[in-house]
Amino acid sequence: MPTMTAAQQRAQAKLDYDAFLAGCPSRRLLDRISDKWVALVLAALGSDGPHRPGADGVGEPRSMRYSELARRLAGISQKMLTQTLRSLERDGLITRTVTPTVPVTVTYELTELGLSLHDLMRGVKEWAEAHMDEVLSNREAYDTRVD
Amino acid sequence: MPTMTAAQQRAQAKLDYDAFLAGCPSRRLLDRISDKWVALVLAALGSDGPHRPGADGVGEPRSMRYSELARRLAGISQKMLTQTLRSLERDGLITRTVTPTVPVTVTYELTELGLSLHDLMRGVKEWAEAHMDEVLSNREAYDTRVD
DNA sequence: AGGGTTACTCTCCAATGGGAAGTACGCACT
DNA sequence: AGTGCGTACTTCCCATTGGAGAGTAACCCT
Repeated sequence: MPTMTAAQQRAQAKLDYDAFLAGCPSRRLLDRISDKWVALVLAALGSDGPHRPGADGVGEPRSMRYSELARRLAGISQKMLTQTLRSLERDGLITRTVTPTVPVTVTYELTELGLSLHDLMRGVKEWAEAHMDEVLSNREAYDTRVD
Repeated sequence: MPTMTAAQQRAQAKLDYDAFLAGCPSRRLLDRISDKWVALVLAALGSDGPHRPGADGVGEPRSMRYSELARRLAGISQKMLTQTLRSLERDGLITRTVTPTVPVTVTYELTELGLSLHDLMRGVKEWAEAHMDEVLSNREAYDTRVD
């Protein structure tokens, strides 16, 4: 018979988990991906949005300027845009190119790695578009049920 | 010639975007999905983890108790676990079942909708596992480059 | 009556993110 | 020469968020 209370077991599980976490690659990468703005920046660079004519979200990886991204993702603060771009660059998902033009020009572009992640995210986006109505009606049902 | 400064244009773009945002289903759902704990709870309920023998992450949607989830995702606080479970229930991605046993038992299970999202997320998880080394070495290269 | 169990809820505090303003650089106009 | 404009940031301040830990309700067992 173990000499552990449930609380002690929970504390132990937490230690095990933390050790596990430190060595777990997918968890750390998941932290990167499940950032509110990462997916959005990826989507913007992966050539979707209303300004793109032609096929639905499939095309050449597009290079965009900082200001262009800021306009496209207008909800984002400049701080978070810069921060997100830096971390994506650090991880090798995008490239940052500085051109010393009249006012300096900085462009960002998906790398091959970034593009491969974007392709997956597109699947999630399509799921969202396909099932949003269902989710919304579930929400409404839940809220009125609790009345 | 427009009579707008760049700042004004940006403000205008922001208004346009906000209006767009309000009506955009995928954006709102993306906010739900790109929550640190949502993906983790989904993964836990979608029968992966070391305690599951047999096939790699593919199986019956598993029902788990609150305490079982808390143990599995030991990094999560009780507050966030409860909050995440509630929001997932509200959206119809999981079900919550209360059984009035001696100490009350509450079990959670993926719905069909939740399962379909989980299947997508598994793809992301696999991407993460496949490319984490690459990301890690990119990070290291970036950090030493800046020395 | 006191202790134990589950599934929360509440309270406090530290970290995170947004908004607005400021910075550096360089041309361009007066 | 000085003021202004434009890009691409950085800095400061403050509201919101999330974590840690204690508390709660219900019920059984000893």
